[in-house]
Amino acid sequence: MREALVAAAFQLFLERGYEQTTVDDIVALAGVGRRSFFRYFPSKEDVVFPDHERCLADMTAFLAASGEDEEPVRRVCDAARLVLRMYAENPAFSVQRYRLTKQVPGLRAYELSVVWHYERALAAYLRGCFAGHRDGTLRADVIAAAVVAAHNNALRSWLRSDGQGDAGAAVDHALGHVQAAFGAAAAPASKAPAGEPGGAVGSTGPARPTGAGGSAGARRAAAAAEDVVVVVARRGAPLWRVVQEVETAVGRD
Amino acid sequence: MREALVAAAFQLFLERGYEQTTVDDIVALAGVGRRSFFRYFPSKEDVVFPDHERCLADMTAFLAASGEDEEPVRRVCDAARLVLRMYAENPAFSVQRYRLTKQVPGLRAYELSVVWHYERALAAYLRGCFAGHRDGTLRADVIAAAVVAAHNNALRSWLRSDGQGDAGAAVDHALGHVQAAFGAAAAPASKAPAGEPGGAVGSTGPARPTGAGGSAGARRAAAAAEDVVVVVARRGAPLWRVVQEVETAVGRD
DNA sequence: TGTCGGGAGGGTACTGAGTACCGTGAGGGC
DNA sequence: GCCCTCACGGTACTCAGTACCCTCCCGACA
Repeated sequence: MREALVAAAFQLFLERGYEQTTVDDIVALAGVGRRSFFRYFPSKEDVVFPDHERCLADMTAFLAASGEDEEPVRRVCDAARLVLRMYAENPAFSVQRYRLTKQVPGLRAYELSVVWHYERALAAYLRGCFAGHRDGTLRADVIAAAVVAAHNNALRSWLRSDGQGDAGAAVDHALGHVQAAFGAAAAPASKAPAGEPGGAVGSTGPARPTGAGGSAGARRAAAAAEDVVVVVARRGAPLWRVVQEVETAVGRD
Repeated sequence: MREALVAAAFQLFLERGYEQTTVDDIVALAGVGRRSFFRYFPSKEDVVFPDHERCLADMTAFLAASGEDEEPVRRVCDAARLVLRMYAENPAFSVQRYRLTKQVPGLRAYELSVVWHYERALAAYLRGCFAGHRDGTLRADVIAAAVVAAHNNALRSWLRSDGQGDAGAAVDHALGHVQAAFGAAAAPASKAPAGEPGGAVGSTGPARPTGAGGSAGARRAAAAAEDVVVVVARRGAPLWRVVQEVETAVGRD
């Protein structure tokens, strides 16, 4: 019944457009009563995202099943990959839906609320992880937003290419950036591709001046022993340059 | 006319709730025709965010007026502060609206699309700045999302406190985290409050172990001479812990 | 076997947002 | 005085979503 309604709805949406299709049209094609449509889908928009509820539940369960010693940022990145998997399970459907939501403002707005629920689930988990920490909720909200943005960036680029290419690799790459900026790069051998962000902290050769910073920038001085990286920064240097130097020192660029 | 409609609408929304108020009720109280309501507000939701269009235009203009040598992340943070200023101009109204949007799902969804427009404006600017860079659009999208999330975190906390306290300082603090993670903290003297992230890098006394990190974390070893800070991190430590250590070393906690 | 109860599906009528179309009246230039 | 424009108002319509009630099927049970 759900499937019949979804199939009928998408057929008509593609034929004549979302707004030009009424609920009566859908139920007429599916051969069911109008009342039944709203039994299965609380609104006309919901029929476009039939698997969202289940996926959100899966994500919530996944996060709830996290162990105490999980690395939080890594965990939410893995949770985001669950969403990608749902999209990748049915590329043709996902691409059709993408085109639809791109050009119908009402659906775009609805999709925002869908994404918002995912983001809040991630943020709630992170808030729990960071409870008691200074600025824990701030950090949780920012990381959740960054993870969602990175995921969506890769996902949409994959959808724009009609589902060609490796969506999983693209999302891994995008999430790697977030992990590099905010989180741990645990299990370096198994996950991070060579030369990608998200790798482990390591040491490089002796100091080479960065040039770009000029007189105001931070200056990486040395990366000496085999298991440590030493960064010497000038007092007064912007913090982001220090971070940039750390990244440079460990070979991220 | 706009003002009359907004005033009438909010009076009724507060008296009997948003969904219990029809557009006919609003126009009857305002003493105008129903048709005029939709002339000024394309939908019932729009009357709740009467200044959003102007603010979005202001932000777009602000970003378009950026110079070539602006630091992009700093610039989008300043753009976000424009939004805060709009909220802070009328605290009572903003708090009322916050309570309304918090409890009416339809308004919450609408607010998401409002926020989304701001985020896309920021992202578009950053995409321009990062054009040609590797993963430029990804970086732009993630930073825009992080800026919006930080801004909203501080804004909502201020709204929850009924507009008490210094909203500007809270947002500066939140945006400081984003700048620390992604961008520059230029002009250290003029902007960053003492003890907040986003300020200049400074030195502290000798090493004091952080405890929280445990065996897996990075370890700040020394902050020695008067104009440098030396951070020693264990190879394999998560980068975000290193950054946390840098922040700790320069006296941010 | 007859009957009862409950749940899935369906039909009807209503509310309310948003739109199309047209009427009207007040200013403003020629 | 005439015409043009435009803000405002009124009427009627479409359609999403809801409330209420009906029917039919199916298993339980006397």
